[in-house]
Amino acid sequence: MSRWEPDARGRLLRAAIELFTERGYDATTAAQIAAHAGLTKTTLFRHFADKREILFQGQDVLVEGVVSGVLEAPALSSPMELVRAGIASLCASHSADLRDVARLLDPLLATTPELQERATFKRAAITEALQQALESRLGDARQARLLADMGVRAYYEGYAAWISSDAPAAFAASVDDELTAYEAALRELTDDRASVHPS
Amino acid sequence: MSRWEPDARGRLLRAAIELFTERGYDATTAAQIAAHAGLTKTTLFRHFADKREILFQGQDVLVEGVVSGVLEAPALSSPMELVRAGIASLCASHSADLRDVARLLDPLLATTPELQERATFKRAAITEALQQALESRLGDARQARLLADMGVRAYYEGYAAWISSDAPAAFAASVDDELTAYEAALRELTDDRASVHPS
DNA sequence: CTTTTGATGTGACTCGGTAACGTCACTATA
DNA sequence: TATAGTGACGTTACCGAGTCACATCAAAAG
Repeated sequence: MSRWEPDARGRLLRAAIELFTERGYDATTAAQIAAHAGLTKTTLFRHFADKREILFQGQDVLVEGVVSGVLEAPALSSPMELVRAGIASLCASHSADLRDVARLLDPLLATTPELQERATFKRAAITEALQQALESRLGDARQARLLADMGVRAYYEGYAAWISSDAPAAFAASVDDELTAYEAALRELTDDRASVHPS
Repeated sequence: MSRWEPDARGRLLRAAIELFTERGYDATTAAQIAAHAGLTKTTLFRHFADKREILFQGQDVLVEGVVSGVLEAPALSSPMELVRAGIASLCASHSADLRDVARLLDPLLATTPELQERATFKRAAITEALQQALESRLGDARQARLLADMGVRAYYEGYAAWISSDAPAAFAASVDDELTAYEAALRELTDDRASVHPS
């Protein structure tokens, strides 16, 4: 038996979710989270750069995932196939308990601007990584940017739909459906570009 | 003569830029900024919700600007014309000294992650506002989202190009050029969708 | 058996941000 | 003109996030 309980980061995450849900983010101090996980404030900040980061641990994996997905796609892939490869790899980068954790996490993020800001920043990091990977394969920076925005949007909305749905279909499938819908919207956009719209 | 020097917010902004540039963001305390503007820390936080917000004051105007631009566009506007109207109105919402301030501000943002996070959040707020305005005119949420991303990208890159260029052309023109380029990229994207690309 | 390692604890500190309370020129109204 | 607000500001005290130097002690390494 080791000197300390294992998985300090995981314990801190669970403690944070529990206390934030009970008392709210602002009303919960870092010391309380640490104590609830059987640790001290100093140790908490040795594991996480700041209080918010407890809830966003492991996002680096997602950035790596999306990039490798694009870079390792078949040589003769169309732009859309590259996006699909990146987003599929992104979905596959999540841990198995994603759904359980996310259903606890999402309500928290909705209540606290401070957490939304961090979530937005993480999303931007993924978008930026996807954009660069796509650009390296496509050569065109603007196309890469448009596709990156589209891919990440599909990912986040497929994610949201998957979390809130009662029937737990496959995560990747939910995202891929969304991606298909966006592809169609994109096509309509350029087809319709000469026509006018009612207000 | 009034009791206090006027334009406390402006003085705080100038003080913050000056001190951040000299010593760096982290090495500058809120009290130092306040003192440099002839005020106290408490008064600083009466004007701004937090330290970062000193540099991002007045962004609410931009959100209102982009929304009104879309909503007040002619009744028979195409999707792209709606985006153009929104982005043009966004550009027009800036104060006249934008260029001078931005050239001091941009290097600061580049050095401090904390500030980039706030900048990203502000950008997301503009994107969200544009998306909702577009959706209310277009009816299609996905098209609105794709167009909002595209418009905001063009805006930020036109902005960056305008700031860094020596010949100060019109801001709105720089952004509009970028928008045109994105429109072309979008069209190529759907035209090319059946073709393959070299890796 | 001795040394080293590394995750943790302790205590003290700085700084961001809040809140209660006081000050005083300006303004409005009687 | 007297008097009662009003509002921007200062003073003081406080809490919590985050940092740092230093100590601890089981386990691994030698």
